[in-house]
Amino acid sequence: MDGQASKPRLDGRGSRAGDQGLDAVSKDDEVNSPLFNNSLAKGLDMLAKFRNQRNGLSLVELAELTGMTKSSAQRCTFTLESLGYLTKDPKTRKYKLSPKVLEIGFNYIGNNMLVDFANPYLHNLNKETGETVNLAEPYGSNVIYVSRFQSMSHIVAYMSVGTVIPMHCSSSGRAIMSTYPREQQERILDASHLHAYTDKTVTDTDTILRAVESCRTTGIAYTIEEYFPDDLSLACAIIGANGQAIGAINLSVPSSRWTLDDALARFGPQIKQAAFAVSSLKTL
Amino acid sequence: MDGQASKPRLDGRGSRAGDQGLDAVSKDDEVNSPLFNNSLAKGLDMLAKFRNQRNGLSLVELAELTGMTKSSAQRCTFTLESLGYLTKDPKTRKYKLSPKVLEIGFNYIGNNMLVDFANPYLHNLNKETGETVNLAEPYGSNVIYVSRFQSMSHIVAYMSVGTVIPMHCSSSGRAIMSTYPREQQERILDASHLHAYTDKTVTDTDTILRAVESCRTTGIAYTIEEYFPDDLSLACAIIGANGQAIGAINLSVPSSRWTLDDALARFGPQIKQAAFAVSSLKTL
DNA sequence: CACAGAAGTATCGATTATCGATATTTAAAA
DNA sequence: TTTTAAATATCGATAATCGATACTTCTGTG
Repeated sequence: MDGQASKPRLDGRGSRAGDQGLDAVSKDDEVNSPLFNNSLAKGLDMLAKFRNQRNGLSLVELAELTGMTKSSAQRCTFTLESLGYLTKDPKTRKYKLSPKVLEIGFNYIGNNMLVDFANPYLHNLNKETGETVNLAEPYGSNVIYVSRFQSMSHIVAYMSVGTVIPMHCSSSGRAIMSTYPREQQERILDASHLHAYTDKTVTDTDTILRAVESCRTTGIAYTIEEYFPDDLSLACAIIGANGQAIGAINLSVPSSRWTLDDALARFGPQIKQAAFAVSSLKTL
Repeated sequence: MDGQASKPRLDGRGSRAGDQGLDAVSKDDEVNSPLFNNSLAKGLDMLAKFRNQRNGLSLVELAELTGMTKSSAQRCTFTLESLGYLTKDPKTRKYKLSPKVLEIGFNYIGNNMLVDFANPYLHNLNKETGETVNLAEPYGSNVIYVSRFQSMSHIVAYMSVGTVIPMHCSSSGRAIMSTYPREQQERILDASHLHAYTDKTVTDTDTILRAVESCRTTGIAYTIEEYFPDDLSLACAIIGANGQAIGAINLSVPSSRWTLDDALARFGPQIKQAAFAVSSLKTL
């Protein structure tokens, strides 16, 4: 008959922009399935809208951000506050996330075999080198940090587990990409915004692909001040059962104190050794 | 007319057990409000059910855990998977949390002024002492860790930001409680399970209250192997605008290597100094 | 290898819970 | 105080969620 999915869908959900280049595949069919629960999607979307909103969000702001009607937003905030995921400042009536959201997030880490298995190796690497060591997992066209052991002397950035960074400008991301087939590497870069976070960020696709390719032979990927200033980062992929990366270990030093060659010579073998050890966990 | 809220409510939501003694206040009226969105609550409840479920959960298991019908659970998993919060193992068809939940959870930390402000002081304390330092916030009758700087030499437990520990058996919790009026202290202990996590856990209400009281005078609360084995922990409250704690800083050392008195003498003043400095952030 | 049983998936009409509009109240700004 | 905007409460319509059930796929057992 009509055959067209031309339903107006003015209910706000559906665009889901700002997803940072994740889900490259269109999921429009899924949201139109009779199984898809819109109310749930709206509530989660609302929670996600609190990213970088230090001062909290008012009801109308939330309605605008999510594209809901004020009524819908009202029901959403009421429910989320009842459940303890949001708190409302009684004076300003602005909503903020409550610690309860952390608990949900933490369940991911608490259930994560890779984190469990890798932690002793990360700790050891941190102890031997005295430098900051991270464990990251692939997350769409980004990496997400799931474990972290900081250097005591110099800290380049106060960044928490859960932080998301694009693959293309992170050493871990490049190390992970290096285990993917070329076509997938290109798809990742296409889905990325290739934003220049610093004046050293490489945004040229070919240059990035060459860097990734070189990691294939050396085993170590690196970035120099491409995301955090004064940060020189080396990474090595953790290989899963299918031969592709399930994560990466990276080590960061201040670029003001280290040259790339010195850092590679000093830390490269140790990072590789740790990543190799963790790669033996083939439970994927 | 009938006036009775005697609706059967067999849809599963409503008990919300396992909430670890949080929300002591009954919220039954809220869930019966016409504003309350049950679908949203069910979906979040499902996400919460993944706590300590390393192997993932099948559809029927989720239906049982949440008390939903299989149909409801099916719609829920479908929606959560479409949105990227769950992944389904194509082989076992069990669902697991995906890293996306982390992102929601850690927006809380990213927006947290206290974490931002405290981090340099925590880092400094970690650097000067070489020991593990944490920042915790009150969370119902528990504390939740929101920032962490680990010792490089000895790590008592691989515990991540987001971890929740009962107030009654954590040094941070006792330090926080010490700033509350007696009545509230008792309410917290009543809401707690007073479970003995180790053979040293104090489960006697009066003993705990006395420990809390002594912190009021000394400024430092402590626990010795009451939650983690081989852990001696000292904590000092961070005071907010209203005079009550908005968090606590704690420092952990192996109890096998330190006596309480030595640790208090060595670290007590430094912890207090850090907590005092952070307390100057009176934005609550 | 075939069978049985259980879990996963798809479909469907009934009805209830969600919907947007709007009225009312409260707070902030002029 | 007056004005304006945001927050909260209310309500009938109806579309989206509901549970049941049929169907399919997987798993393990004899």
